[in-house]
Amino acid sequence: MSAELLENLNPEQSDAVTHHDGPLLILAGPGSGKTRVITRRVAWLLHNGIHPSRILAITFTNKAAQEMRDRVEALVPQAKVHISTFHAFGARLLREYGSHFGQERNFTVYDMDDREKLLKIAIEDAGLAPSASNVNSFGAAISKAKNQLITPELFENSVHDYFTQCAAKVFPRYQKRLRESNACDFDDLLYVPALALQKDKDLRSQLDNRWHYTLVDEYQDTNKAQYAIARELNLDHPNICVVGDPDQSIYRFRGSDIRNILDFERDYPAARVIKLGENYRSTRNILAVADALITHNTERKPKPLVTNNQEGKPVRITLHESGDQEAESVAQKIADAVEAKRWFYRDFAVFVRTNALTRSLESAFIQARVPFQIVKGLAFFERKENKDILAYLRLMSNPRDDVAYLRIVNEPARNIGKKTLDTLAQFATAKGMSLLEASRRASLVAGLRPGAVKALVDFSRMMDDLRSQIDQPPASAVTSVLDKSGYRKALSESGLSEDQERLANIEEMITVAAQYAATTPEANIQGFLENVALSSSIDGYNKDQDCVSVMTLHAAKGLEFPVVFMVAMEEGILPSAFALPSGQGDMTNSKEIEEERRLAFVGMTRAMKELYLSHCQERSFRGVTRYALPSRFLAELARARASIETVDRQAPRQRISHDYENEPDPHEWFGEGNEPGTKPPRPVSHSAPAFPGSPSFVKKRVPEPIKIPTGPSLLAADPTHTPRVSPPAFKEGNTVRHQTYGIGLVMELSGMGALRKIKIRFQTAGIRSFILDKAQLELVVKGRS
DNA sequence: TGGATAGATTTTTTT
DNA sequence: AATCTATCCA
Repeated sequence: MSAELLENLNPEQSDAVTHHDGPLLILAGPGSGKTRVITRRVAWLLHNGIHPSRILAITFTNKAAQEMRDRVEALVPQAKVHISTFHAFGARLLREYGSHFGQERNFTVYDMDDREKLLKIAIEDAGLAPSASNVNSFGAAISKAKNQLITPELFENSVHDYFTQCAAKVFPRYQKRLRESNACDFDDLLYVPALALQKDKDLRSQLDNRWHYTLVDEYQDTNKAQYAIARELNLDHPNICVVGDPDQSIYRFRGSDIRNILDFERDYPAARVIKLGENYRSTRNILAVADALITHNTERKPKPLVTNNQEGKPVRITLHESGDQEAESVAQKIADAVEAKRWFYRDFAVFVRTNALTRSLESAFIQARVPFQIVKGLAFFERKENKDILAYLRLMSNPRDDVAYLRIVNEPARNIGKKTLDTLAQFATAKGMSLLEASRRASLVAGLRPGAVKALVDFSRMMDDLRSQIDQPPASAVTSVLDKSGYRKALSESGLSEDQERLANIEEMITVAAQYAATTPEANIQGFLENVALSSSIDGYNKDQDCVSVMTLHAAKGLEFPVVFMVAMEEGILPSAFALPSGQGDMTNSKEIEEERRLAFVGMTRAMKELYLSHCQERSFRGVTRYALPSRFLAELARARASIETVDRQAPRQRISHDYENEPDPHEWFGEGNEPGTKPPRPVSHSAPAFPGSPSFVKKRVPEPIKIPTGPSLLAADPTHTPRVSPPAFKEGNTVRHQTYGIGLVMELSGMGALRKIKIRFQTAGIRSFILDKAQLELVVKGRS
């Protein structure tokens, strides 16, 4: 039986799987079979008589946790090992043991949105004025502090400038508001249990004794709070096995500290260290390139990448003219390869540094008819209607959740306006009540209109009624909310097709809730809410669908694909402008650059057979086009030049027109200039140096479009322009065709003149809005007028 | 109170 | 370029 567990393992992997007691550090390079080793190790422990309830396995994402659960289950059926993310584990500790330190069991997990709302209130509590930027920076400072287990008191002691002084005022007030709302933000899920474990010795030893074997994956990405939790649970039974790769540490911005893995041997002197060096994933060429890159990191123990794999194709570096062409080229290449039956769509992945870069890829794929999925946060739960319904569920499960209350108290409209709520909030704060509790006693609040009192009391009665059904399954709870809140009524009566769609989305959520209940033993509303709150972007990734995957480099961690494209390898993008000396980062710039380099390394080492890196001459961002310099990382690959081929896909240079700046090409703003030879020539020599020079963008010298009178007669009188038919007057309800997104329905028109906007719901691409003058739209069917 | 419009804002990455 | 937000008006 146990021989099966050691099948297809090399000696090091086998050692790691069968290591018995004591701390174990597994340094696992990319593609070295790390996941296989962890799952086999869990199975091996079970086979050696360790009770499943004694084993705790921590992964980085829910997806990884689910995969590991499935794999362990396949090896050892019925094994009930606790496998979860750090955050889910923290939430579980809080629910089970929170009463030891005053945390209620039914707390709500606040997402970024909720956090922001509560933070605004806390900033006001501190006598400051919330603004978009300070909410952000206070939020970041507080989050950073909690990740490092810095309490408000400690924070206060380290105040060193005006900003931290203000943050020190906001921090305790924010925590107080969280506790009053019986809520935890993401950071609290680690911070609160970590502090509790450090403070409460009895609790600590009780929990240490509960899990005798701990496994932590992606250990290089743990922050101080996560480190502390792992540490405190492994003092009496130090059978802790951590797996990671310092070269793949990419979450510094979230407080992760690479020292946790580098210092493991210091923290656990008895530690055994096993290195999994052989790479089974990538070709020799891909590894040569990845190795050439990562060697440039200085704060690193040298670690060669070795493989017995074939040499494979050279890694290709392509220079394109523009971001759009780059995207088109990627789409075309994929379409061709699938056409030639060399690969399936699902074999391809495109990695980007920032989510914004997915836009041009999206339209290129649509035009090339290449099926794709953008692996992003679950947009489904971000929809307003779904967030509203979730807020009802939250208020049902936690009546003190003021953020949820504020979200839905007037949704659907109940004539409860801002003034009423301000008065109510004042009362609630003074009495130390939740808003829902205060609503119940609205008649005691001075200064409320009788109508307002009634509306508030009615709302609180409705919520009390819903709360009495807190034990029903999540799916039927959604239905109850829909009916009792009047939400369904409001949507179905509105007559807008948009609202029908909303209703359909909520129906979809009933399905999601039912699915959750079907796969979870002790399903309840609270668990459903937690599941939603802690779901991550990669959880939406579906590897069974035959389509190209587009995702950020961060989301790519832990995955592998036969063919990988990494686009926009440009200074300011990868490495990000934030990591550059001129950027906004702190003084530790080289640390930031090193992390960007690791990010590039993670991307490259996802590739099994083919790797394509590209950058372009110019890139449009937020409506401005600039020259882009090739990423310094491309230059750093020089050592592996034998494994690289470079391609220049720019159009042949045009002759320089002496005064093109004063004679802008009319095609520029009529959007017809796609035929070769009609583009204005670009300045050649005095612009971008060929390879990394100054790490900043050079502004492109694009002729400023001259304002042209838009009257038809004037246009016709101008001999350089063909008369232009005035754009069709679109109306709401029209069916239109967009050049990229295809057929859609006009939902809304707004604004005037050049800025007139149109909002369209597409059959496939969802709802989007455009500037009417710029979008290329064609009327297909006139709707009813 | 909501709707429309003009004006400001985008700050990498995410549990 | 597109989206979010503050402000004005019906």
